[in-house]
Amino acid sequence: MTCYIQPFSPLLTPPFSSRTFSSLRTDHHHHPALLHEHNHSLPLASAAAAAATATAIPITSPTLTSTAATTSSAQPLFQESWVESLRFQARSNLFREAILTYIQMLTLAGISPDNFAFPAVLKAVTALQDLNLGKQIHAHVFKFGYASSSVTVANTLVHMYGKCGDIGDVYKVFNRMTDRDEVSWNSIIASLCRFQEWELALEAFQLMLFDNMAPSSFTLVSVALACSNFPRHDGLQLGQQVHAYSLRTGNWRTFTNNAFMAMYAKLGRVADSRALFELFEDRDMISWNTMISTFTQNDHFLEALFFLYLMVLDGIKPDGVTFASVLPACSHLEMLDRGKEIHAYVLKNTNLPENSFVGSALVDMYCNCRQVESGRRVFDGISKRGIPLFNAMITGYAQNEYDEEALSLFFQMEALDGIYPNGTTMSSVLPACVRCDLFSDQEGMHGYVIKRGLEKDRYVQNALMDMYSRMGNIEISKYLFDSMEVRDIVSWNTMITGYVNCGCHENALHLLHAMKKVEEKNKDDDFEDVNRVSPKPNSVTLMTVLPGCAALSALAKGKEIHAYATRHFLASDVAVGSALVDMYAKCGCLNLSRRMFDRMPIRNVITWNVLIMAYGMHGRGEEALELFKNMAAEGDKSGILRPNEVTFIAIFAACSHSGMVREGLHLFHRMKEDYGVEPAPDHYACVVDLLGRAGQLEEAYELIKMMPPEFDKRDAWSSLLGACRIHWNVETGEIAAKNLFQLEPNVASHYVLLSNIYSSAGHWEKAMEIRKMMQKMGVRKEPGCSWFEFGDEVHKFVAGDASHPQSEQLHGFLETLSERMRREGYVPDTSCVLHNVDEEEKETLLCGHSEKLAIAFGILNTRPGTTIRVAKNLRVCNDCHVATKFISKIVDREIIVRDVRRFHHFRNGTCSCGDYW
DNA sequence: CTAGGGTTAG
Repeated sequence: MTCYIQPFSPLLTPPFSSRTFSSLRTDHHHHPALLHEHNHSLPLASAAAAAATATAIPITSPTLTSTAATTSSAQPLFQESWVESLRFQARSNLFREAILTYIQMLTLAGISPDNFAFPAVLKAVTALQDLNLGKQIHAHVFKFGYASSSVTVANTLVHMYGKCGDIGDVYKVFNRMTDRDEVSWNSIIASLCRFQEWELALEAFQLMLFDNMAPSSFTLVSVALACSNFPRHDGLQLGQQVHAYSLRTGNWRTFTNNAFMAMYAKLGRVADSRALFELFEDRDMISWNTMISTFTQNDHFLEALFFLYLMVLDGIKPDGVTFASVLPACSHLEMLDRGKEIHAYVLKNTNLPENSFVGSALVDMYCNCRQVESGRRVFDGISKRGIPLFNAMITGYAQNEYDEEALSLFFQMEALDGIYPNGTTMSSVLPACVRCDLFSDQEGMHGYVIKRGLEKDRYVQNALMDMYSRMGNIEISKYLFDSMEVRDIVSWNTMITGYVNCGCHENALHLLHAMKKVEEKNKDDDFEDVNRVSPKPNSVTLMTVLPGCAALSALAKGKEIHAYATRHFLASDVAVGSALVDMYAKCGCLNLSRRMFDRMPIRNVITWNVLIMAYGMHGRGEEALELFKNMAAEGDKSGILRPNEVTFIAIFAACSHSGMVREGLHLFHRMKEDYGVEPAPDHYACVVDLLGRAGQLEEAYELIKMMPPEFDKRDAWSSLLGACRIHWNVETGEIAAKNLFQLEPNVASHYVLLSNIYSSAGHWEKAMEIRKMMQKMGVRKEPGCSWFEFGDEVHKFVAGDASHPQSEQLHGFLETLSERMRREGYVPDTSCVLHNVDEEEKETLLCGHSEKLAIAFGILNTRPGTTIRVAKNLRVCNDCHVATKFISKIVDREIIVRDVRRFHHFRNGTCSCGDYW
């Protein structure tokens, strides 16, 4: 450690003021204890070292007592000049020098500090954030008996603890004060704000008023900050009162206005913040920056950019904060060019390229504009990396699905830079680690979260829930969800989405119900707990739960959600609207679906795709094509709407269900040229299906052979196999199956299909072989499962499962029905039931397929004439199709069965699909 | 004593 401060350099020489000359005294005799205990002969080098490392003041160090005094007599011994020097240095931001002077004053000159010296040295300590030093000076204050005599000293102590210490220290000093002035209150309020004790800060403000102490422009700054962090309503009310007070009393300065602007910004009152900005003419750079960040914080991105322009025009030079505030606007608007312009300006005109605030904003901007590599270059250019910068980069990687990079940077930050991930880091990296195939230690990440004590972070908890549900461990997600102390809207939505994605639609609906219950309960509470986030279903909730209704054909539930959406002004949301269009269509109500579509104020590609898909599922291919043409026409008008990959999937599916081979093929050949959509493997699979269903198996097979070699052919082969089952084509079916067995040996449906093809062609032996092969591979068929909505519940029926309470009754009913059907000419089609079957399959044979059970339940439990809607997880088999036609006639009911692909609307012995499906 | 970094669900 070098002694870089010369003890008697001009800098340290006390500037002699008139006050100094007027009262020369040494003060030695006033503090004999001090002189007795401590010698004055601190070696200067170690004093400087102590000051430079800012750890301990030698006055309390035992080593001092043993050293002999040698130089003390040569020093100036005037207290005022020492203190004057100290104050000068503190004012000039020469903090280390100030501390050194303080030490020398005590040790070399033997002068005790006074009420002027303490504030000065405490200012230095505060600036250097050295709590240890601060505590020692606090001890001096006690020792020298100034604690009660000076309010100022106590105030600076409060301030020092506010910046360096903890809240307990702050309170200790504040509570012991016998006299409090305005600054005391300001200090305590500001400190409480620092500790984010917003409520306590406002309480202190009330006490201050109660104490008849008038707040100043400084007080109002802290109060505004506290208000802005209070739950919207209360904070705004109080903030407005305080602001009114400020205006009424003229108690404001530029920084007060800036603080009020910031307050309004945080409370979402952009117009108020802007009005303040425009009302007062003495704006400084902070006013401009606050204005700009008001805009970016509240999603007014274009205004943010515009005000940057105005700022520059006004001759104010933007600084790092300006850039960090305005870059998120470029990021959100994905205005890469504007962002680059700002980057260029920063590089050329400022010394900020290494500023990590600006760096984080740049990384975020580049990554949001999909320029991940550019983001990385900015990242690499910054030498002093903090967590925010790492977080920006990791988030950028994760959001662009650069999962490996996200993970590797995550591991690097601790290993190389010694920076520990925080909650933000974890919530960004968790989605990456569940997606990344090369990473398998997801549980390890959970362990790491616990090791770092981040398991209470709500964002982390939400991300973990999502991770487990994506891994298929929905039970763990639920456990985490249940163990959360505070659940926010994302927690609820994540859990609901998890259920929907795992196919547990019933649970999703139950959770929505529970969510609404909690909301109602919270509403009734007189006491509103600010920490409890009331889980009000939002647009995301609805759009995730609606597919659940659709999957279950839970029309009543869906309508209820629609009503909720309307009541809460969420139905006009494009995403929710589109989900409703989809739900109605999948519940069999094509006209409601269409009405919803027509009423939507804004539609996007998804909305259109959903409706085209809906018409397709309902076997109305012509209208689907018509819609497609309308869509293209509207797109030409607006220039925004364009058919995308999904649109073509919908179109091909529609053509396929309606047997419109020619139209489908035509569009397939034109899609790239006329609509700019490149055919993908999915499109091939759809067209194979289109051809195959129409019986053009040879053409379908040829099309697969024509697929680009790098394309994934799995879906195309399964389309072909499915078509072969419809048309009993053993030969092509074998080819398709052979390919599939190689590509996906663990998918049960391939084996089942081929075996069905064999049995329907009378090749029982071969069918058996496939069954054995399946057993050997340990592949199990997904059980057939149907749903029927009844009252408030959705009843589930599983093939071969007798757990339904009415199971016996249903089977009895089906048996009687079956006899009547036979009399009417029904012949069971057993091609899809395997002969020589194992136990499981025998049961299936006995109990019938799940859709039959659901239909029987519907007939028995609903009033005559009611339409029966059944949803099924697999395709409806031939036998059920034939049987349902008979049933619809015998019981005189409309029966709508929706399987994975499409609708069957049975009426009076016929089906809407005309037996083509 | 005043402005600023960012994350999870879709």
